[in-house]
Amino acid sequence: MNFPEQVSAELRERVQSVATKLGWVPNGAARALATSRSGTIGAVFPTLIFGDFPRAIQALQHELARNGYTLLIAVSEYDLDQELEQVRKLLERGVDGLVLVGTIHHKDIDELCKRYKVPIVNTFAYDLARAKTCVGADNKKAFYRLTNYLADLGHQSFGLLAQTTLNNDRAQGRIDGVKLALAERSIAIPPQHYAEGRWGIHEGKSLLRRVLQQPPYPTAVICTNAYLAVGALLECQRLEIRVPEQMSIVGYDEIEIMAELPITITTVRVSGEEVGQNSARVLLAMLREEQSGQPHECSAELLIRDSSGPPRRDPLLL
Amino acid sequence: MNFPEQVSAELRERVQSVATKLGWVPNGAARALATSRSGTIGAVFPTLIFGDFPRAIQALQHELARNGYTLLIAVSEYDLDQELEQVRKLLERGVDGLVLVGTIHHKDIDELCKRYKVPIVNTFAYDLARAKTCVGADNKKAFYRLTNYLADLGHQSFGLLAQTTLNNDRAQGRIDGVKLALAERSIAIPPQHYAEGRWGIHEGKSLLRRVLQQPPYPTAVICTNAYLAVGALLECQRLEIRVPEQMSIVGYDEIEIMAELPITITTVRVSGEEVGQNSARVLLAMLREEQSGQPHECSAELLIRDSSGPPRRDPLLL
DNA sequence: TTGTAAGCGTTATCAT
DNA sequence: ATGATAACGCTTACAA
Repeated sequence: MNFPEQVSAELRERVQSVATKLGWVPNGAARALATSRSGTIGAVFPTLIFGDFPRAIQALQHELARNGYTLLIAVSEYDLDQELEQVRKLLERGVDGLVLVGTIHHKDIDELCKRYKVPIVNTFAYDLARAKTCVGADNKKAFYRLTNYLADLGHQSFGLLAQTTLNNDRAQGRIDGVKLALAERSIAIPPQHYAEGRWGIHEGKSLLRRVLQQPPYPTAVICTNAYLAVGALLECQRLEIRVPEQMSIVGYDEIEIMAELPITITTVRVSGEEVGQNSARVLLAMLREEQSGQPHECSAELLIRDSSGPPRRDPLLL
Repeated sequence: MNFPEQVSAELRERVQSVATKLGWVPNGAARALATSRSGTIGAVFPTLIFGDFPRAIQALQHELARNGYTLLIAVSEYDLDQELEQVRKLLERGVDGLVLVGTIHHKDIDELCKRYKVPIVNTFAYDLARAKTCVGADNKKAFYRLTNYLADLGHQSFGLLAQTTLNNDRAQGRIDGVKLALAERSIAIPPQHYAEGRWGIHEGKSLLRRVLQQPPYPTAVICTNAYLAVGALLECQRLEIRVPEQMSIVGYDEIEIMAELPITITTVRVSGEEVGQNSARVLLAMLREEQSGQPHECSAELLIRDSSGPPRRDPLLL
């Protein structure tokens, strides 16, 4: 059945017909036992609900399926211990490779995977100092560039709305990028212009209110993800702050609504498809060639839209 | 290792310590071969990107993991043949159960699963006429009620923005529900007030423009999903149509933005978590009790918000 | 080109 | 309570 071309046409026919008559189908478990390869890849994501994870999973699954692999999914809920636990279970299931998000993991994971000889690819980050094999955008670099874009427009006073960095090296990298760019221009973000919270549009609204408690107000507000940016923009609309004249707002990642609101939102696009597809490719290469995979840096494209522009001279009054 | 309590404490200790010293770990493939149960559940979703699928997957995965099962994910891209192909591959992998979306599938699937004795649960639909075991909301009933709500407000002229019903019995059920409710009141939707298209906010905008090509205009526009409703609302805003005074807009499913726009959008909430969790429970019950599963109807809650209200007397002029 | 047998790591059934 | 042994269905190496 596996190498039909190595056999006479007559026998091939005979075998095939009997097989279908008997309703024979290969047994994956037996094959896995005999070959010690399961044809499955495990992936652990912090969540499936926010971010570009679903898109990446879909591309990952598609590319794996094209190569005869099946995808096992687990969720860590942004918890390193849960991630370890899920990895352990996936390894017991016999996955041939692992896809993880970010570069910081429980310390036991490396050792475990070494023992099982299971290759790992780190995704949604590109930080060669932290991980050899990663596929994603360089979060820090992306925010460094995003911040410079705003500073070059003339902004001097910045607000930063950040999602929690707990067990999230991607989010931390973004903040680092902002601070690096500002430090080079001797600008600091005062504490009252920095607000950290959870996810979501609603949270973006309340974080924006936090940085507007008292003047002087920032002229540019950088959000570490798309939902916060949407929330910040909607809250400006409610407070009748004109965007971008009185305040520029930028985000990260693209979600459809950003391009569809009356004021479209400047953001950085990193293709989830690209991350997913290349994660699969890098992993498959590692499986074939048994060597450490080549990292892949995904492009982070700055999409300049309505919500950002040069600051006004006259200050915002609330 | 499997029944440590059946063994003397001393031996248990001895075995455990040797096992860890040797770095022993169970081998899933061997176990699957011996028991002919893999501890995996397969799920095939039409897409991971739109709809409440990611949320349901997360809940499904969580509930399965709690019971020692791992989730295998596949995507059908709204294509019955691809769905069959994915099911076939999952069965070869030895899944113990299957989660599918909707009630209409390729005809071979039933037969295949019967042969493998693999139970199936149909999700995101509740239509006992079509499938014995389903977990979800009754799409038709939900739209029947949604339409009656609008009609009871006094609306007589309806527009319907629908996502494509190609291989999508859920979307078809929604349309059927609207038509049923209107038929009972001897109202028909004229062709120019019916627009069918693909997914997405952008599509919602263009579909709305389609039903506004010439008067008389509908006073209420029903959208078969959340993204279309958001698009329709934003387009009204752009066209300076006052919502709900000049036009009511309602959707289906809840996405965060609906409650955060300046005009919040009336919709029907079906909890993706509920669907996912109960799919897992029903499937696990079938695996335990080897009998056909009890269907579970998920509640569809009408969330009345800003975007719907009674129609105005004076007609909309564009 | 075709047939044969050992072995993959468990579980389950049987003796002890 | 503990130990030995035959499956489970496939792959692979080797013999015919």
